[in-house]
Amino acid sequence: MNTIKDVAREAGVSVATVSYVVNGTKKVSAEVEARVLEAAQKLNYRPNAAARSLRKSEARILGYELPLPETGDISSFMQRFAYGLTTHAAEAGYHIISFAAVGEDVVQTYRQMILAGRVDGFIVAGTNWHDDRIQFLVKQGFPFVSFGRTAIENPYSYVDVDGYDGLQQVIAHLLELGHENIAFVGWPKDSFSGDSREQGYIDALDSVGLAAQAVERSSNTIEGGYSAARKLITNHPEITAIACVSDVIAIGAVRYLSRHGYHVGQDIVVTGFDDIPLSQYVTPPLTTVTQPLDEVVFQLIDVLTHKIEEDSSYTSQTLLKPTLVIRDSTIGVSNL
Amino acid sequence: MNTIKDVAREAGVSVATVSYVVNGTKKVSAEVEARVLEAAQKLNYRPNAAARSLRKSEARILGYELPLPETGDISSFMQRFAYGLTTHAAEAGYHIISFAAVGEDVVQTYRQMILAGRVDGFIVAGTNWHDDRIQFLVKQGFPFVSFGRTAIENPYSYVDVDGYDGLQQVIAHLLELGHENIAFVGWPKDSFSGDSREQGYIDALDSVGLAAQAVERSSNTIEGGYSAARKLITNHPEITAIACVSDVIAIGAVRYLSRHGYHVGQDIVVTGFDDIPLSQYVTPPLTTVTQPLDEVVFQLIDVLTHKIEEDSSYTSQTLLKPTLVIRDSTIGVSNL
DNA sequence: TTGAAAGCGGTACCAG
DNA sequence: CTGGTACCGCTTTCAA
Repeated sequence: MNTIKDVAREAGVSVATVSYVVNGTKKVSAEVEARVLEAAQKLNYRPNAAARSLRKSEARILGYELPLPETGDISSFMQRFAYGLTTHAAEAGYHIISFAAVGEDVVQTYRQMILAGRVDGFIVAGTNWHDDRIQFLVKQGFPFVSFGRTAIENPYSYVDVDGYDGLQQVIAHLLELGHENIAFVGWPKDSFSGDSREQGYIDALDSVGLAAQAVERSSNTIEGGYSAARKLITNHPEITAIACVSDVIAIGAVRYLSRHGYHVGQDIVVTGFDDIPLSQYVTPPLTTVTQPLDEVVFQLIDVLTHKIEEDSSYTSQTLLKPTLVIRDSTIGVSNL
Repeated sequence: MNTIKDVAREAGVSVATVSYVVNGTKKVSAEVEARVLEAAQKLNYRPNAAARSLRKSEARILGYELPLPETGDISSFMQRFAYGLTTHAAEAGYHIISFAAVGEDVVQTYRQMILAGRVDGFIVAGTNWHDDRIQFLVKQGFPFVSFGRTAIENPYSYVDVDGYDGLQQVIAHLLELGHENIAFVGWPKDSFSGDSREQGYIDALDSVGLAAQAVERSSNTIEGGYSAARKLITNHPEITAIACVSDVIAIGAVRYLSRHGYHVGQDIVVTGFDDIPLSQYVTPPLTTVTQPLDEVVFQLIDVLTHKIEEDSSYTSQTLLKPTLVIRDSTIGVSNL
């Protein structure tokens, strides 16, 4: 591994000069520049990251806490999310260090990475209402952006997808199809995104004078959706549509209905949310709502790097609109 | 951010002494040690990672190239893989830097990270027959372990799951159930793991005097499995079992068969490989082969850290046995 | 336009 | 057992 000294010697200049041309930080005569470049090339020179970090007090690394993979997870959204983060970060000149929050004190992991100067900022995903990590980072004044909102008052930067709007779109679609008895399957009451999707459902019905009387809750599993559908059908036989908070739950609901003689898409319709890969392969393919993943990731990195490099007080709150994807589960013509 | 100097001042000792107690590298009197620890605690001290890296020429970071998420990917294996890597790496005192190989020259990314001293080693996944990355790393003599084998001759460390053995188990199970006309759906001929699973199928049949005459190939998609099943049924109406190289393909095959009047698990049986979460939710649940993910990840980190810390010439090649998981797609009783 | 040298925060050798 | 200090590789100020 050649150092800046080797390059300087090879090019017959000082280390300062090499630094200038490598970083483009100072004007250097064309002739000298060429010589340095050639020497650097020849010696396969790359500035040592640690030395540079130490000197400039910047790691050029972003921290990202991997969400705990849920057993039976059928999505792959977070995988694409992580991939998108790394590619966009790379374009901005950053690497991503991923870490897993160990047991007890999640915040402790964040604190140590900050104290060690390991990272210049964090991307925080999987936020919950009163997110400890966000409270901590806000208090520390350490750069971060979250994917998803929380109930925390202090201003901080986030990028989120408007689940409220997503469900408004879903309900508008169902109303247009003539449905009036529309049920909803939500998550347990604890997540910001779950609750705002539900609110979108409630308000959309309310705005046309319909009531949201049939609501079930379920964990984000196929089994959960299955039994939620059972309860709805049993307790509210009048319903003709079930809007679900997620595709996974919707798939469970469709399964229950199909097994019990309903032709989903005709007798009764079902919608999901997320547009997971599987949603187009189930029978019938699922009407759902898709999140602008690439835009989310781009914004996340853009906001964070701006905060780090330009203006540490920069705060940006972005709400992106999701898109309704209509498939056979709401407009099924024939369901074999 | 307090430095070692601050701690030294606070404790009334030299920086050397602080370093000794923080790292436990030299004996220090109990009284001094206590004082230093207290000061460090009080000042919230954490050694600066860059400074330490620079001095010790070690990054305590491992590089991991994220596989490109395939559209329509239904698994989530690689997500759990990445999570497992991070947690095990953390236990060994390493962070994981993930990166995505940009377009043209994949190897270039590896080279630059090495030259910059960013990482102490690599975990290479998604290997192919003549993997450029592995050839490069072997030539460089840079520490790495791969998940998966290749055709490369030079010795290098890997951890892999024995797909050959997995298919032997599958076929043994099918033979036991009385099947004699067993087809196989493989991947296009290019992956080591695909080919060795296929060889397991061939040899298992061969060893009992049966021929492997019905083989189709398909990309790793549901659609691929669907049409592969169609071809098999059309060209080889005598078959009573289809062993697939992956769950995704198996799910496609099951779908074709179910749609065409077959009761999978009774009229005809199907097996997969990987035990993706979805495989237990399809109808009928899939008999498949599960990989010892946690053991894989543990070995990977263990071998790599050993190579980095103890003995750079250490080479270890581990082949782990997968486990057959029997579900209704081979022993279905009722397939409502 | 170029270079000498200080210093980022640690580690570890060597002396006491 | 404790401490002074050189040095890891780079950036950047200041002077020439």
